[in-house]
Amino acid sequence: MGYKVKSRIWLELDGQLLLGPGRVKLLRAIEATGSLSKAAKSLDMSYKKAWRVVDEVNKAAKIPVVITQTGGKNGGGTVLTPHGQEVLGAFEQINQDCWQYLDQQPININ
Amino acid sequence: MGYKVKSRIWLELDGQLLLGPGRVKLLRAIEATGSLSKAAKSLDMSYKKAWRVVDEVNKAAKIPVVITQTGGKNGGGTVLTPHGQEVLGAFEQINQDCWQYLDQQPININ
DNA sequence: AATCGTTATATTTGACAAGACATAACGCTA
DNA sequence: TAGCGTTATGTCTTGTCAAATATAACGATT
Repeated sequence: MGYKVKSRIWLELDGQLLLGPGRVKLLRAIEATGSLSKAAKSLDMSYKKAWRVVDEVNKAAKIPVVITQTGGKNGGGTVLTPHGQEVLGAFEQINQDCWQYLDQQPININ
Repeated sequence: MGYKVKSRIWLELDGQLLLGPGRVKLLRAIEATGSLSKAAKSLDMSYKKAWRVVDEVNKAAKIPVVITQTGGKNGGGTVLTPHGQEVLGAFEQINQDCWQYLDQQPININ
């Protein structure tokens, strides 16, 4: 197999973590299910951890990324905002570009 | 300040971790001091953790990266091999390139 | 053989993160 | 107003990893 370079990127806003791979994964699951609890379950993650992640994302973002509604029709739910879609898309684009870039770098070891 | 993408890369050999930022930092300190215990102290790291890191690096590498000598003149010591120098140099080069690449990527968020 | 500074390694302790569990709050619906 | 499914949050336990502590092994030097 030989050498391979791997990477992990994250997006900061004003010096603090906004999005990393784990957060993106959860947010995509929220997008797919419309519910924080269902998203957590689908990722085999505790609800509390998922809630904490969403809370941290919302605190780090200046424009809301997700909106949670408690109570109401079907008990509530959680949805991505258009801005959230945009930020997630930008992250995934850059992440993919970074992987591609690293894959085509020569590894200079004899 | 706005958005900034940060990254962390690591180098795998045959699917297992060989070098990451922390390992490289320790190995450079070993290079500078010629001693595992001095390197650990200079990084404010416990000797045991440093020893474990070196042990893992040596197990992951097929060609030795560091050589430890126990006992003998001055009690022993730890030095990088030429191959170790080469691998560290390659890692740092790719890491720097990756940072530069990410810094010049446009972040597409309104 | 005694000393010295280093590497090697086991055992215990402690700190922090994660998880389990319980329960409250919310607001539509019937 | 009672019920439902969801979000919100506190508390306690557990698991994991790092740190602290202690000690052995090593081999040149004297």
